[in-house]
Amino acid sequence: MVRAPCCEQTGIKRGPWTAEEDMTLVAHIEQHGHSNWRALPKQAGLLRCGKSCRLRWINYLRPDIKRGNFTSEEEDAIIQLHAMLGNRWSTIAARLPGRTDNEIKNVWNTHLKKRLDSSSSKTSGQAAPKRKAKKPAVVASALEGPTSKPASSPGHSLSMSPEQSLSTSSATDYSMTSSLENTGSSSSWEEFQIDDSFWSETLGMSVDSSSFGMETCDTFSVDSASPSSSNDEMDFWVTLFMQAGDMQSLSQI
DNA sequence: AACGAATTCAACCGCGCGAGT
DNA sequence: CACTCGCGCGGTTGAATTCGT
Repeated sequence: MVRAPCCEQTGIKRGPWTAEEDMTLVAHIEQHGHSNWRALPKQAGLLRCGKSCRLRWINYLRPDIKRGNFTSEEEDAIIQLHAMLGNRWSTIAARLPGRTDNEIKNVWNTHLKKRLDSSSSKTSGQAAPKRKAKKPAVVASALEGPTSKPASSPGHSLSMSPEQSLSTSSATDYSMTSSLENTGSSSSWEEFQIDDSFWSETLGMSVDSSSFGMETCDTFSVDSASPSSSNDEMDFWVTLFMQAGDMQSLSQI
């Protein structure tokens, strides 16, 4: 079965979003929600495919998006979660409130992977040779841009101040990072490499969720928009991985 | 100042999965 | 049970931006 590409229709616009399109999309979603992405662009009067609208909303227009540079805590969390989960960006993103899978994926591919590569190549690694300090100008311009650049959607908390961002998410951030810190430390990410023994040990353990109390799930902020059971299930596994990580690092002490 | 190289990140593409019929 | 549809995910692309020479 060959499915026609969703954007095959003629007249469908592609490329960067304009401020007007952003506004239209945001206004429509605020008013009607986004129960049906495919129908949304037509209802909203946008010349975009539903997929594009969904991506724009999720990656940029959602009011709870936290923009700006990643903190070192967030980067550590990404590294450790990636070691446990692999390229499951959406799952990793669910652990980092306000961050999108796309953003995390980009950060991983552009910064973190290189950093890890270089730090693993030279064991007592200094940080990766950052070619240049992360340019705040990009973010700044993104938050100011009058053109199709981001943050041009007025009336939205896209341009949260760092303080605001922290205040809205610090609780979950820090509960998370603290639990991660318990697992060893940000510098020894190798401890989170999953080997076969880990799987056999972990899966061999009695999977009794009550033994974990699932209390760590409370420390994670599950994306409020997706309280699905699959998310709960993923929470469970992530929690399990976390706990196993704790055990591994403890056993190494 | 101008140019090319390097980097970043928003957006697109294709696939798999689950729900509905 | 088979099929269709829509959504979500991960990988990739390419324009814009920044830096070094």
